[in-house]
Amino acid sequence: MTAHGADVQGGDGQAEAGSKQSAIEVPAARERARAIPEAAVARLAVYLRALSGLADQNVTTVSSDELAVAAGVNSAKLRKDLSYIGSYGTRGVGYEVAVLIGQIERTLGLTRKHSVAVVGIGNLGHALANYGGFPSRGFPVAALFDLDPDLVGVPVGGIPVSHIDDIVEVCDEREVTIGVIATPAKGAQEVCDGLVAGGVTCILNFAPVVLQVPEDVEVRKVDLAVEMQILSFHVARRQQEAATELHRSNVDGVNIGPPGGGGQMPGEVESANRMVERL
Amino acid sequence: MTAHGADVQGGDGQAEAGSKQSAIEVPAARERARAIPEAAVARLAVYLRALSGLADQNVTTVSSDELAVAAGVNSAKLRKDLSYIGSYGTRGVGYEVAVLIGQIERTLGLTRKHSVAVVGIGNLGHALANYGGFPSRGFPVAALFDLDPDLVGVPVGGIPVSHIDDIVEVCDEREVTIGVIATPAKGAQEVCDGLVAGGVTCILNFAPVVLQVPEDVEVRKVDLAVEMQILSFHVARRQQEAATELHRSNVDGVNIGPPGGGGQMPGEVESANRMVERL
DNA sequence: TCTTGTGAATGTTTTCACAGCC
DNA sequence: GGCTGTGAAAACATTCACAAGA
Repeated sequence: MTAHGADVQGGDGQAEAGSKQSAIEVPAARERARAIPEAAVARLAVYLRALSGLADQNVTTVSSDELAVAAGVNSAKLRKDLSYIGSYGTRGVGYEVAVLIGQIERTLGLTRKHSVAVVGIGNLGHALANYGGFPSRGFPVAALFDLDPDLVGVPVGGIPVSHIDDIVEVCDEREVTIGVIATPAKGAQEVCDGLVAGGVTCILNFAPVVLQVPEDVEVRKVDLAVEMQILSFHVARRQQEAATELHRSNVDGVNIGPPGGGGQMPGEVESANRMVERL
Repeated sequence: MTAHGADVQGGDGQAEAGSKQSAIEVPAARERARAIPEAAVARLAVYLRALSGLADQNVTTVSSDELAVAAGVNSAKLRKDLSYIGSYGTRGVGYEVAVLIGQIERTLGLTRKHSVAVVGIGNLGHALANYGGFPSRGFPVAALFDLDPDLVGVPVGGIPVSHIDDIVEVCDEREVTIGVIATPAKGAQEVCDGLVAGGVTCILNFAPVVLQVPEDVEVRKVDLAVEMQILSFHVARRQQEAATELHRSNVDGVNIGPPGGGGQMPGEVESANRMVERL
């Protein structure tokens, strides 16, 4: 989740909360925004996409049940999430798609453009710079940066690449709000510092490092290796469960054992360490 | 994760939990694995990376405080997370780096190889297929798929691209455990079905759709648009807070407003938008 | 009758704080 | 003295279940 986020959450994985509560009574307006749980924010974005899909099909009204199915959550959760942003439904009927889209966009701050800078124009950077869904939703790519002089000036996805040494001034000039770090781990912290110096307050980090930032800068992290390892964990868990199940069956005297060679655990710590060496 | 898993993102962001508890008494072995919270699993992967870094610098021992700093979490959380996998520290001293690496790898199932298939060899697919940190950590890329006949047979990152029509048999043959979907939203569900039919039980989905899968298949989602929108939300929240702060100052009669052009806070939404304009 | 919106209940995760051990 | 491991408390998130309103 995320550095902050991230989850993160989530998520989620991600979603490290961690903001301090002011001692005084919270004013209503501030309270409203602060009160939306991080996890709910992430889902609002998902609902928004589902709603856009419905709007494209000229659906004008949707019930919490229908929308919940489209978004892959249960309807109680969906209603609770929507309740954080206000009461825009009609009892007995459902929600007006257009209204809900408008309100979610407002809540997520999508009524304003957020200029994006992508740093590190390697494979991933290219992919991001060319990513269509990016600018289409109010996130215009305003700058690209790389270290490689051969790349500087070359347009990628329509924007010429700038040299990373100019990151502070270019970000400042073009009013970049969101920086996307797609560099190797090595240079990521330095890049991050440059972005922050250039006035960027939100960072999406694809580099496998924990970034150090001032507390008013928001970082979200997307980490391939972590995602893969989480999946790996679930494979392992399932296997272990199956093995336990099997074992119990055997103990119970009911032999449903494997026809061919058994699912064995390979040898312990050494193999693990060898793997690390390689990375 | 979020996911999940979540979530990170959170967490997650991600990290939808949702597994049912079996009614019977849990056998110890099964219990051990099930008992690790999803959020903790994601962090274990982060600790592992930090530990690998330490190992590379020939550090042999680390305290929970040091490791926590390296991983960007607080030390109580780290100790709690480690306690889920067992007691491998020494009071008054800390943890042996090598031991911890071994235990985390074992827990995450990294002592076994997990063959990966990447589907959709566009910009992102290319990036993934070439991603070095991928195979290096026990996740060899075993297959690539695309729809485009011009791409079929072309090697990308050393592996020739197969046609997507062959996805079921190729996945089966090469014993793919993890499928990575890097296609447009359009074909993603179909691809997913193919992977599942080919015996894949873990999916990392980059396509902006909610995938429908049997309950024994684990899906994690990485969603650019959602991440960007979460960041956007935080920009909006900060601005709103700043506006509220300013408003309160004015109401309190303490004028700390901007020197040029009044820092006024006229009614609600409009003013918020104007302010947004300025930032 | 149908569906929203929401308190209350439940479940999960984080944080605290300190006993136990080196 | 220092640091781990962990119960217990607090914070956070999800689910239930139903009153209120169209």
